[in-house]
This record gives sequence, C-alpha cells and structure tokens, in this order.
Amino acid sequence: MTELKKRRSNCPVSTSLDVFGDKWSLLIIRDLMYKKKCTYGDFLKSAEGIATNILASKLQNLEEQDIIRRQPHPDSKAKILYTLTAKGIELLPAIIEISLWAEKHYTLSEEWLAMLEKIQADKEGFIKKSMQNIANEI
Amino acid sequence: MTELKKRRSNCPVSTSLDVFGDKWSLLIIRDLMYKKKCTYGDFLKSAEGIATNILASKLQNLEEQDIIRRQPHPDSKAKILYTLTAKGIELLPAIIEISLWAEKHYTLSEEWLAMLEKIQADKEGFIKKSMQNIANEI
DNA sequence: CCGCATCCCTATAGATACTG
DNA sequence: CAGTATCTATAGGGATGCGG
Repeated sequence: MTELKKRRSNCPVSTSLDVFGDKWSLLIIRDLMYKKKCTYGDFLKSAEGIATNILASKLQNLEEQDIIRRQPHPDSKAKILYTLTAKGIELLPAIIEISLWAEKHYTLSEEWLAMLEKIQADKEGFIKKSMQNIANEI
Repeated sequence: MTELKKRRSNCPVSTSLDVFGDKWSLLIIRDLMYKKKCTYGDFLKSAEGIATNILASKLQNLEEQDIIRRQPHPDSKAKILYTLTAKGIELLPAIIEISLWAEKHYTLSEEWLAMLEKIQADKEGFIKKSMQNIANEI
C-alpha cells in the first residue's frame, strides 16, 4: 500500500485527487488504457498537446505512485515502454464512468462514440478483458 | 447539452477534465453527494480547508457548467443553498469508482470505510436512491 | 531520433485580510 | 453568511539544449 506524503484528508475522493487530480495524469492513463500508446513520443502526439516538461514530471509522479512502470522497449534500446501496474489498471472503472458521463453531456467524435458504445454494452466484460490483457503483458 | 469554450480535444476523459479536472471541484460535489453539505460555510468547514476565493471561483464554474444550482435557503434569507443538477448527480457513479479505488490502495478513516462498504454492497441501489432523493428535493 | 532537462514567462492556485 | 481584494507561491506552457 503506497502512502502519500501530503494527503489533505483521509477522504477517498480527496486522496485520489492528491494522486492524479490534475489536467494531465488521467490522459496519460487513458492513452495506456484505450489507445495502447506507451512511449514518451506517443504521449506527446496525443491530441491535447502536452508540453515535454509537464509530461516528464507527470510520468515521474505516476511511477512514484506505482500507477505506471518503465520498461525497456523491445524495438529499440533508446526507447522506453510505459505500462500500467495492477494499481493503474484498477482505475479503469473510474475512467469508464468519467467517459460515459462526458458522452451523455457533450459532443464527442464518432471514434469515441463507437468505442464507448462497445464498452457500455458489456462494461464488466470489457474491464475483465482489459485487466487480463495487460496482466499477461507483464 | 452544455458546450465548453475551450475543449482540448473531443475525448471524453479530456472533456471531463476540462469541466472538473482540478483539486477542488470533485470535493464540492462529494460534499453535496455524500455529506449533504450544501452551503458556502459548509464547504469551507470540510477537512481539506479550501480558501474562500478558490471556493467562490469553483462554485461559479460548477454553476456555469450546469452541475450545481444556487437556490434560496429555507432557513434564512442570507443563506444560499447549493444543490446538484441532474447532470451533477450523474457524476455519482464516477465518484463511487474513484472512491473504491482509493479504498483499495490507501488507508481511510473508519467513517469512510463504513460508508463505502455500504455502497459497495449495493452500488446500483445506492445510485438509484441518491438520484431519486435529490430529484425529489428540486 | 528518443527521452528528457533547463530556462523563462504566464496563468492559476493559495493565504490572508477585509466587506456588503 | 457569502463572498472580494490583494498579494504571493506554484503549476503550466513554449522554446531550446543535450546526452545516449
């Protein structure tokens, strides 16, 4: 069990926000979950346009929080592969609920709509499959 | 359907973060959902200690996003009652998943543990009941 | 190239005092 | 009670540099 240095309170929502409550951390986790993006360069290419220094600091924080892990890339010695830990994968239900809320209240692209409809049709199944998939990669 | 001025992308996670992706907004929503706190003074008294200017700006933003609503307080003309809109209430599943994740990975107080165990025992029922409760208040 | 680190500037968060 | 006003601190953004 990871303990944080500075938790504002022992409320579960507050604690979660102390870990990943910023504009970028959940997008990195989204890339790893939904889009299978997993290198520094991949994250940089995402639509929101994160700055390099912010990306580096968020990756470091997520690693310290034991949500992601750095591994050597099979293709190239120069590359680093970022993967989710079990603790990171377990954020999937939260990410899905956050996504479904946005789907209900905002206009999304066709790509995302198709993805979310697929998930919504079998939420439990999607979560199980994702957890097994990523677990197998370790 | 509320449209935001500046959405970084049309990804559902990114969009949600553009709406409430900061260290305080979800705590205000938590107070309204879990703790039935609903005045400016109540929010100030919460354990995390939000500053008055931050609270005022977050309340304003949440109102603009149609997540909370300001109403006259029945007890006093000087008081304002903040309540969740339907759009706000629909964040409950996300809040619950975020809470359950924190419960799994961090040490919480007994109060919160008891609350979350009750929720976990009948998640669907809790969500339905909460939505009806708040809907009746409107 | 890839994965950062550094510098510099701006925008937002936060603490505190004060007000209608 | 429900906020402003003011000031300071930190986080974020853009350009560039640099070792492997």
